[in-house]
Amino acid sequence: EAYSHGGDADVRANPDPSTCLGVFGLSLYTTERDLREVFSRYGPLAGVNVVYDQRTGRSRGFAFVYFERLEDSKEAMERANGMELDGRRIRVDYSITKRPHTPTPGIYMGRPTHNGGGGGGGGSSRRGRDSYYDRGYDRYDRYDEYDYRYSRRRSPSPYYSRYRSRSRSRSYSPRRY
DNA sequence: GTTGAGCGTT
Repeated sequence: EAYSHGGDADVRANPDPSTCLGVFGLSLYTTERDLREVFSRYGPLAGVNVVYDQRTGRSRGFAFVYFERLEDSKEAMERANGMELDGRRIRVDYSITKRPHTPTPGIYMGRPTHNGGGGGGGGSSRRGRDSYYDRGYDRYDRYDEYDYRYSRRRSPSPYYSRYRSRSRSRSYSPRRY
């Protein structure tokens, strides 16, 4: 009964244990590699994802760390929370969200702007928050529920041509001395 | 090295 009604505030204060940890309060200069080094102490990782600002390309100061095993993520959560990293005291918690938001679904999700007339241009009927489509496709975050590690490509994606596997060249920046 | 708090659409 303690937190069963699923209110947002409760979920935030008390996220369920998960293999996905949110790491907050990072230095802008902490990289995914750094986080890997730290968090892989507690067990094998499935992924690390620093969130970058889309405009500036810089870190937004938080990240998500995916563990393979729940027991490891639990330990990491407890041991790494409050740890100092790159001069910052970081906060580690089970992530509320599991995955980045689903990109544009490809179909229009907004409310029909049907105003019966021709002038549909202005459209400034959006008061207050002007977040993405009024966050209209948050409903697609149900994808978050499923663990991508278990996903298999069941049908060949048109975006992956088997003839693409030639340019394997990674762009590792060579060290300059 | 532009803080703070911040749960993600490269």
